[in-house]
Amino acid sequence: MTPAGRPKSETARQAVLAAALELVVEKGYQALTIEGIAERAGVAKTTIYRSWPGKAAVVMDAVLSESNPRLTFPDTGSAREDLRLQVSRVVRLFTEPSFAKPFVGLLAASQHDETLADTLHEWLVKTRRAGAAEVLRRGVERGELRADLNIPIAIDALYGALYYRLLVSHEPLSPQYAERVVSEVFAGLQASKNSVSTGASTSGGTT
Amino acid sequence: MTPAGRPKSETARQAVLAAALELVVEKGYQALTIEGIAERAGVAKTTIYRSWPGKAAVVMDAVLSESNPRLTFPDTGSAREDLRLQVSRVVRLFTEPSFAKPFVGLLAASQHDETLADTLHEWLVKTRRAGAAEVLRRGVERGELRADLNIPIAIDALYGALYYRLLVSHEPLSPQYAERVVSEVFAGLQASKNSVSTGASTSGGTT
Amino acid sequence: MTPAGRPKSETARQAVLAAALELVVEKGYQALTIEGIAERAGVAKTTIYRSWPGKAAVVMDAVLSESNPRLTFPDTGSAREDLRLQVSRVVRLFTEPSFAKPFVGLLAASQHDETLADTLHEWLVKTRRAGAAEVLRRGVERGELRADLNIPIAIDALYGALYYRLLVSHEPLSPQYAERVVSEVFAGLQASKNSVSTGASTSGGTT
Amino acid sequence: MTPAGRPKSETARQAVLAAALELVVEKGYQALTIEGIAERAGVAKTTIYRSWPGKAAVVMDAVLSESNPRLTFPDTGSAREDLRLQVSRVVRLFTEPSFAKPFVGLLAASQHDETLADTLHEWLVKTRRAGAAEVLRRGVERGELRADLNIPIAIDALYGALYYRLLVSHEPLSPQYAERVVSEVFAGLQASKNSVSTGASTSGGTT
DNA sequence: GGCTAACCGAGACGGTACGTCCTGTCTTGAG
DNA sequence: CTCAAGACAGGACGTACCGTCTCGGTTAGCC
Repeated sequence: MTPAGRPKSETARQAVLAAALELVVEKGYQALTIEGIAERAGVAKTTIYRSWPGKAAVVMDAVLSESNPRLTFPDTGSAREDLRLQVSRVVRLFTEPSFAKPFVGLLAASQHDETLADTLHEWLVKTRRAGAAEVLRRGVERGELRADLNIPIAIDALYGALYYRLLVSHEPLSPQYAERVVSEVFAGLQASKNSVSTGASTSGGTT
Repeated sequence: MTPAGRPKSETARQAVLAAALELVVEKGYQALTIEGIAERAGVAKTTIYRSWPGKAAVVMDAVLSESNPRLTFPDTGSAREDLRLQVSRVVRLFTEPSFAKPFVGLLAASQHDETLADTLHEWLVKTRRAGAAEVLRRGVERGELRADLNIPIAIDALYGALYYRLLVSHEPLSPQYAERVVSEVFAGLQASKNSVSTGASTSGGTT
Repeated sequence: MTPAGRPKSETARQAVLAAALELVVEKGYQALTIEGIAERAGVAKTTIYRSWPGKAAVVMDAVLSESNPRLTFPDTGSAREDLRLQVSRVVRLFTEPSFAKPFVGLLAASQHDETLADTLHEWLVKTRRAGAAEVLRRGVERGELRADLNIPIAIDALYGALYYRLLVSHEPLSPQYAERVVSEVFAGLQASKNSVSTGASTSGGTT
Repeated sequence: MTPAGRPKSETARQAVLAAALELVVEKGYQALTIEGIAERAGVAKTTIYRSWPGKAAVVMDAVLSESNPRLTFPDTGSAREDLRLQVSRVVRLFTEPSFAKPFVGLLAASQHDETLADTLHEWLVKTRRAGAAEVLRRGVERGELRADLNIPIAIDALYGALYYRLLVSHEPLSPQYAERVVSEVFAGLQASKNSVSTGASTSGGTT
């Protein structure tokens, strides 16, 4: 009843994922090729196609197995501190080429591959948004954050700033930038008597 | 000294740009092909390569000549109103397939094409950021906005939210969304006695 | 000393041969595939490779077990009648798709596979040539045929005509054709009454 | 009105045909590969596919341009002599590897490729049969050959013997063989009062 | 009003990678 | 030790586009 048959080689799997990551970092996602991965991994092309439908799936697999455990949310009792920590972690990840290069490649590819977009969203976006939403909810409950806060939009603004730098302006991300984004979004734009400066630096370096 | 000879055909140029736009909308940027454009436009491949270095340049050219005039910044005397208007315009543009499809394609392509990234930034990002910065600067001067506002980061948050929806979460953009983003970013996150309700609804539909 | 283990499955063998024959007739020898046979026979590829070195061997096996008994030589007392009967049988065999298709495929394959050519010759050509030679020898002994007949060459001419139709001209074979070939080869080309065998002079000794 | 466009490169064509012939002779028709030809010829695979539908067509083209002019029929006034000369030429051609190897390969391939079979027949069989038929017809007119000769079958027997050796028995062909085939077919099998035995041995070497 | 040079369409060229198919070998687990 | 199942390395397939390169045939614009 059981299908039996030779089991897929874990060795081959590892070799493929490692080769894919190496090549993305070396040459970029666009220049990545199934044939290139196969050669580098010392594996037949067919072996790759047997396990993954295309290079996007390979890279996805490679990225997920390396990065997913690193983005848990803290719970320090302060929403602001929680966000600061989490945003810092994301920035750190976006800063490492071994994550950023494949990730940006996948985001680019997902613009014309709905399946990839869905998978990417499911694995790399959704859970983090849920974590952030939970942090904000706790903040509202504690009275730390505005009661009428539109949480999804707040998250869009916070994370949107990071993605904007990563994908659109290509300006460098830094730990300081993480701090400042949280500060500014916390404070809002409008002048307000009691809107005590939260200690965020006034110095407007964009980094 | 004078070159004599036949000038480039404006007819051909128009046909190429039109064909490129049509095809991007129909099939997507990724599926766009120089050969496809040539065929649709009734033009030789050579003619395209003579005027543009690749499909990115063609699409860029096509998009710019259609969209650039539509994004001037208003000056109503109220920073909030100015932003609201401008963000609405961007959202409207992002909503039209004839702009969004090629634009997203170009952004995706720019992730592995630095030249394209630079050009894109120069033409489609820089001037709008300058306009937004000017609006915020006026708001600060008028005392309407926080004096210690970090303007570039505020812009990242505002526009980042829009790009985030466009490129990452792929949730639909709408005029209402534009309003809410401006509201939330204006108000900031933290609870504050004087943080006068900006009138933004608490009901946080994400649309 | 006892072999132990499980004996080869006769069931599997039959299934493979049957499947091979079916597929050759349906799709042709060239389109025949070990994988195809395995699937049709409900058998693993390994099982086939364990018993045969390749598709040629399988088809050979299948063909031999069906056709070999059908080509015995008669001995009616008349060489002409013996040949006529035997040639008719060969024609009939060449006319049945279930023999002709695999046979022609094997002949084609044997052009680039010496082992196959040898086996094929051994099993499907040699014994029939021996039979034909015997018939002719008897005819010569009886005085029914020319005393200086070059038997191998006579056989080449007789059977060559059949193979020529089968492999080269692809004109249809028929019982009538069999009769006529025998008639013509018997009669020779030259006008008969005064026909001094002029050819005998050219054929010197054995080469 | 004329399509213009860059004309096909005669250089490339020659290189492809030469490479194909070389490789057939070296490795055999079966082992011939479009990729192999492309590499040997220093040409892109696509260039080959642009001009020929497959390796059969390439080899065909190569063989025809080399061998066709060599097989004209003589007219000496004697049918027997004409046939002897022509059969000798065919034997000589079948003996040269640079013709025999590709030719046999094509014949093998034509067993499962009707288009190829037709083309092959058209170019390499039909005209020679026509020539032979003409020779025989003249012989009949002159009274040199039997009046009731079945010409197509006589040709089948004559040429069939050659093809039989080439494709089936794989026994070597030789000029002497050509002579003997003509002799035997001329003489016929049956004993005849006037068919004086010249004393030549009946045991013909099979060579 | 004729020259003439650059432009045009067409399409062949050397390449690269695609995703598929089949080869013959191997590795399992069940019988 | 055999079997069904199926993964493995490898090789070739025929296709789609790439960007470059000839070709004739057509237009301008200046003589």
